[in-house]
Parts: sequence; C-alpha cells; structure tokens
Amino acid sequence: MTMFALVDCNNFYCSCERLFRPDLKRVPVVVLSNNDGCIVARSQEAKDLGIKMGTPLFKARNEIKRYGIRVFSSNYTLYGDISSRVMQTLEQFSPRMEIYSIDEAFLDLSGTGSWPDYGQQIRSTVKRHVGVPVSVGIAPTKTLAKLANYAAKKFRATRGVVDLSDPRRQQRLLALTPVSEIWGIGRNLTRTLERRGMRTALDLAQINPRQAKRLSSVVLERTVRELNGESCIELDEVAAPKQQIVCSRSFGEKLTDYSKVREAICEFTARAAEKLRREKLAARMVNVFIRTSPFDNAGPKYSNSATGTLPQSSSDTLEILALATRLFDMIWKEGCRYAKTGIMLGDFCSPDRIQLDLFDMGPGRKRSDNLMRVIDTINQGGQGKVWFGGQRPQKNWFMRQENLSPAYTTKWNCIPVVK
DNA sequence: TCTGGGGTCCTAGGACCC
DNA sequence: TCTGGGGTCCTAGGACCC
Repeated sequence: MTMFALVDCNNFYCSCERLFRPDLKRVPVVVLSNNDGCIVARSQEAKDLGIKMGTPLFKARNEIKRYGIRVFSSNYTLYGDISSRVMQTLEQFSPRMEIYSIDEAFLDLSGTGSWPDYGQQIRSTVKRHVGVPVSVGIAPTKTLAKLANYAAKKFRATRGVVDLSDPRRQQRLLALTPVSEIWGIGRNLTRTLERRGMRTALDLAQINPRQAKRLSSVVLERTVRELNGESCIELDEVAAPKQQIVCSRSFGEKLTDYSKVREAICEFTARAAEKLRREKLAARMVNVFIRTSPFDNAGPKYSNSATGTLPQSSSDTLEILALATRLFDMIWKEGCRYAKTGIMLGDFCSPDRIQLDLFDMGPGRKRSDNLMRVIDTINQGGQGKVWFGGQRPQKNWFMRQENLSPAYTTKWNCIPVVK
C-alpha cells in the first residue's frame, strides 16, 4: 500500500534562530522578510499572542514592545544550512524522498509498518541530530499527508504525529478542517467554494471530481480525488531543472536617482548570472522590471518591464549585463519614487548545447567561460571581491537588515564558542 | 517612516500551419 | 459561391505554494 509522510519543521526560521540561543526558549520570536518588511515566521508563543503571518512589521510594533517579542531579520545562509542537515537526517528513513521546500519533505513510507511509531522515531531523530522540532503527517496521498501534518501541528495530543491511513479518521479530520486549509486551496478558491456552500474539507471532498474541474481546473479536480484517497500527485525525487531565475528586491528607501536604480539592476543581474552558472544553464530571455510602491502616495505610480533576447544563449555576466542595462534604459522614467526592481532570466538550455553564432565559433566563448569561472571562485570566498562596472560595492540604501543573527554554522568567525 | 522574494502550473486566446 | 477542423506554439494573466 502506498503511503506518504510529510515531515515539516515547526516554525522553521524561528527554530533556527533559537538553535544557538537557548535563552530564547519559550520567549516569543518572529523572523522578518527581506528588507525587514513583513513577519514571515512566528514561534508558538508569538502565534499565541495573536501575531499574524505576513503582518508588516510597523503594524506589530505595539505588540512587540508590550510583550517583549524578539525580532530577527531573515538569515537565509543559516536556514539553508540547517535545512540541508534536516534533509540529510531524513534520508535514512526512506529510499525515496522529495525535498518539497526549505523546511519540508515527502517520504515514501510504502512497505514500512507501524506508521505512528515510525513517525515518532523520525521526530526524535531530527530533534537529536539537528535540534529543530518537526511534525509528521502520514497518509495515502500527498494532499492527505499535508492535512495530517496540519493536524499534527494543531492538536497537541497528537504529539506531533498523525497517521491518516484509516479512511474513517480521514473523514473525521476532513469534517473538522476549514476548506481554506487544504493544500492547493488559496484565497480565491476559498471564496469560490464558500459561495457554493462548501465550508469544510469534507464538503469539498464530497463533490464530483468532474464538477470540480468545471468549477476551476484540473488542479481542483486532482485535489478532490486526493482528498478521497486516490493518489494523483506523485513523489518527485529529482528536482526538475529550473525554468526561470529571478533576482529582485525592494529597496531600504525609495529611490529617485537613475544611477542608483541602475546599480541595483546591475547587482541583481550579476547575482542572477551566478545562479545561472551554478545551475549549469545558459539563458536566452532577459526581462527587467521596475516599479514604485502601490502603498506610496507621495509620487506617481509607475510599473513597467521590458523583455529582450540574447543573440545566443549565454551565462556570461557581461553579455547579460549589456542587454539588461539596455532594457533598463527603455523603461526608466524620471520623477518616480522607485520601490523595487528586478531581473528575470529564462528560456534556458545547458551550455554544451548552445547554438553557436556564425561569427562566434569558439575561442571567444571559451575565454568567457574561463573568466566567469575565475570570478565565481573568487567571489565564493564570501565577501564578493570582484564586481562589474555598474555594480557598486557599498550600498547602504540597499536592504534593511537591522536584526541579523550571525552565520553560526557557515562562517568560521561566527561559530559559537563554549566557555 | 515602515507592506518579501522566488518559484510553478494552468488556461485562454491569438497566430499560424496543413 | 461555398469558407473546416485539428494541431502546435507562444504569451499574458491568474492562482497557488513556501
């Protein structure tokens, strides 16, 4: 019998921040999005205080002060490293595993017995080896495993593990769960379904799959089938090759200056090209966008983007930069207070299959590859020592990160010392 | 004053082909 | 004069996820 487990770290970013700060145990903690904009992770204590996911920091200032909530800027270097440790630990529990996001993974538990015990074993092992708490949901479809995990987190009596292999238990939980909590049902679908009188997951599970398709799309049809125990979404063991790479960011302050916004675009282009080379890909499509903030009433609203095609697929920062800056000039408008800019790369192929330009048969290409390799090696040292014309080394306006924790596990000088 | 970033998938509609 | 049907590819936009 096919059985999936969804293992999901509890309040992952907060748990990471606490790993090296035992003094923060039982203290409410929140972690902010890039640029210290919104609250994107909350410890249980912070949730209990009514802090909502996605709240802009400035709207929670009062509560933070009143309850002494500890605030952290996001530290993706730390979270990424802890994540890979969790995943390594999970690998030993199943021959087939899909890393679904930074803090969760599906395991194939078919053929294993006594699922609740096995779930508890997973929990205690991750806690012992890495130190972060996880919850485990077990069920015959991925959608039900997600639901089981939701219950494992929500109901304390489950001790962090819910086994939904029994259809009667599935029904009971479905009846208790609001339709909005189902994997794949977002804000819009919730509205559509509620308008038709479906409020619980059970209400949705009971409609005809074909009707679900008519109501929305095959995605909803699959969800209905999965809720009824029919597995439609397979385990993806190998990550699909990327189809696009995006680098974008809001600024720490509004920018009106052409040269500063252009610097930002150059910076993002260099980063995106690095990612591209790390994935061993080459891109042909480049898209650049700029926009003002929808919340900013102090100036005109403006949002625009431009797309261009490279003469041939490339992962060379200089070639991409040349196109990106040209696209940027096409959409630049004077007199706006810009809040955000970014670049998208797409239309990928692997570099060994690049269609060569008639006039670029080899040596030039090779030189560019070598140059990029050298630059990547130098920059991986950590501080970004080589940059291109247009990028700028010190950018104090760039991103707000006022409460950043140390890179405890990835930088020698940040490793905690036991006295 | 202060509102994230990086992705995927699906559908509809237009252009084009035979 | 009569003016089909099926297929592919591309793009934009919407919805969702973490």
